[in-house]
Amino acid sequence: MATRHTLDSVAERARVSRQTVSNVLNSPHLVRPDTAERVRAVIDELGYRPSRAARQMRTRRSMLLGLRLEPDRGGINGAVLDRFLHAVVDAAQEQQYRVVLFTADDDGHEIDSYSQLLDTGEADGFVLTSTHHGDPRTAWLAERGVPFSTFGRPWGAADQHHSWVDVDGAAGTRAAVEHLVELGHRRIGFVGWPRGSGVGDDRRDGWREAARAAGLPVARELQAAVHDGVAEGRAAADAMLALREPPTALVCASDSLALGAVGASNVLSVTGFDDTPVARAVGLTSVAQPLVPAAAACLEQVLDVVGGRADAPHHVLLVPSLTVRQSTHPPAPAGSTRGERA
Amino acid sequence: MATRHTLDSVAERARVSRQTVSNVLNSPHLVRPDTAERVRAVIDELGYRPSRAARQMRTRRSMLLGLRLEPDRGGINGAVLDRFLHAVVDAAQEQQYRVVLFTADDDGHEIDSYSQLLDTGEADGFVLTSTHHGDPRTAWLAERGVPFSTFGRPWGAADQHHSWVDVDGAAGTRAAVEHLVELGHRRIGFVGWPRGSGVGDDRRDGWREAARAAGLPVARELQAAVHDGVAEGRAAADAMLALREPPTALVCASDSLALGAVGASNVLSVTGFDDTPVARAVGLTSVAQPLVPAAAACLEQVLDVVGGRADAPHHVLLVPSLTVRQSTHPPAPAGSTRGERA
DNA sequence: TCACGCGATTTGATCGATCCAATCAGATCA
DNA sequence: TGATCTGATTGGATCGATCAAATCGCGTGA
Repeated sequence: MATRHTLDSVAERARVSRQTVSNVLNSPHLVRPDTAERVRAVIDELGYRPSRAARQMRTRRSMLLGLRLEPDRGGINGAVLDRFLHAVVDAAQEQQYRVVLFTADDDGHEIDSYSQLLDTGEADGFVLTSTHHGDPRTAWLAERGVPFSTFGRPWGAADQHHSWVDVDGAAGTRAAVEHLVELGHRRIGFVGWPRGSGVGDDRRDGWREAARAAGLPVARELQAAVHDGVAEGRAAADAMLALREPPTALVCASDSLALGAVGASNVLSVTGFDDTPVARAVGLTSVAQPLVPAAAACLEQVLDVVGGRADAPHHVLLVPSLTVRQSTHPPAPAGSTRGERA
Repeated sequence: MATRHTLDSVAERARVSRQTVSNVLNSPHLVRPDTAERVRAVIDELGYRPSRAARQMRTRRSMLLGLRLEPDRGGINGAVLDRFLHAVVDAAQEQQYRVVLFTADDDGHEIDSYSQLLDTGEADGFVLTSTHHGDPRTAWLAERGVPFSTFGRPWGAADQHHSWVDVDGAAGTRAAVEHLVELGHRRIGFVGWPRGSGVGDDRRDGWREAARAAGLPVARELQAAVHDGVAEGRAAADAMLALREPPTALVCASDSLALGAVGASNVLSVTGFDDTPVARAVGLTSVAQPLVPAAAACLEQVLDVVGGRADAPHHVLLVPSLTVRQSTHPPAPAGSTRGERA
């Protein structure tokens, strides 16, 4: 291992002072062009890179953002956060920032982690995921003036006094309904989660609005409220198919539910949500969240606060898109029976 | 925001010197018990936590490990690395270490990232995943004496001069075959990837060994070599079912392939690999990798080198376990036709 | 009595960057 | 010619910890 280069060793070789080298890197406008050129040459030659720790000592910037890794909930939807994480890391990298991870069992422990990361100067800000009703984390952070942004709206009616980015779930299910209507479906059911979850209710609302707008029925019997899972989706679909007037298509609140629903019948058209790898794999039409833009927006919000550029909280609501695959098709002609697809 | 506490502010309040406070935290045996007690009380009272940056300046330890986030390959197997990552972060946390992420398009860029992280002192070591034939990363790191460990064997015959942890894939497929034999299957096919991938060949070998040991055929027609994917799995299964003497069970190299295979026929028994959330969701018998122990072992290996406790490279090969679900069952009695399962 | 040893504690130097104030060189102008 | 200004560069202090060496207090043995 060669000797580690420092600001001084570069300075000596370029026959300038420490500070000039620093200026070349941080405030080039203060340095005469030819001097800067000479210094830059030495920097390249030696492969010098400033020590982050030393820099952090004076600037009080760790150039790190904290992000909690969610516990594995066993669902097939976990991949969403995985891709979001990837996008955040990518976006951060372009701003010379990095992401440090931590795990926590619950909101309380997550707050403990914030506290530690802040006290020790390990992170400059945070990106939160999975916001929910009565989320104590945002209040804690806001109270202390910590830079952060959430991927997910503050669902409680409480304070919106922080920046957030979210995807318009209602717009997603609306798009799914409109797609099905265009294919000729006139009776479209919804398989979602029990009321009370912000995300779930939002997606149900989109289905209802679009169905109403198209003059389609939104009767209670066309709505299922079950916990997330493939088996639950299958059961809900089976129940609806047993109705006197069964739906010809189902809009589902998740790919898990949708995966179950497609197993119930081959003639049924089904849409999922999140466009997980499984949806891609089994040919499921699904609502895709724009995770890359979402991550970029979150990052911008946090870094604006870190950099003191923020005036007031920003809110970004992104519109998802529908990825159409084989699981949606025109309804079978009346009177036909279930059968194998070609 | 209250004033940030430092070693000095704690020292003043406890009426001792800076260094004594430091010793209480790092070398308690040097401090008289009653003094330590008094200092500790002040530390708790003020909620003091040492600055990592300042500590890093002298100790030259960032207390961070670098890990590359794999690009989303679109497969349903990505969840494996996700869970591994979670386990690594968890294990690191217990040793006061954290994980910083970075992304890279290929091995070359990954090496660039190593270089940067090391030069700037952002990471003390690395955990690598997805090792493959002719992997240039391990050589680069080993050459420089960088602490690292890989999750995955060095598949090239090349140097084993570094620590690694891996899961015995052959043992996994052997277990799958044995399970199927026990259920009464006498003709078991294998759906795997094209030769050349270390992981894939390993899994195929396990199937062959176990089949041979049980006196079962391992004819070429019972082996499929296709790229990973649900559609590919389906096609391979369909082809085998069309044989004059079709297999009654299929061992697959991945859950993606297995998911396709179960779609081909209801009477066929199928096993997957990796026990992904999808396998859980659709009731697929699958080989489960012990990711938590694997992560713990990787971490121990890296930190042993970082801490100078390592004598020589260590190698750990863990045995996977089979999670049995509904996709495996006794073979249908001869002469019966395909039908719906109950 | 005094030098000595030893555990406990303190003091000064240092890691490598940036901040801030001082200095220097050269152009401008009275 | 000499005072003044401005842009470029430099040297000292500092961030908050640890390392290394010095110092202090106190019991022991010659």
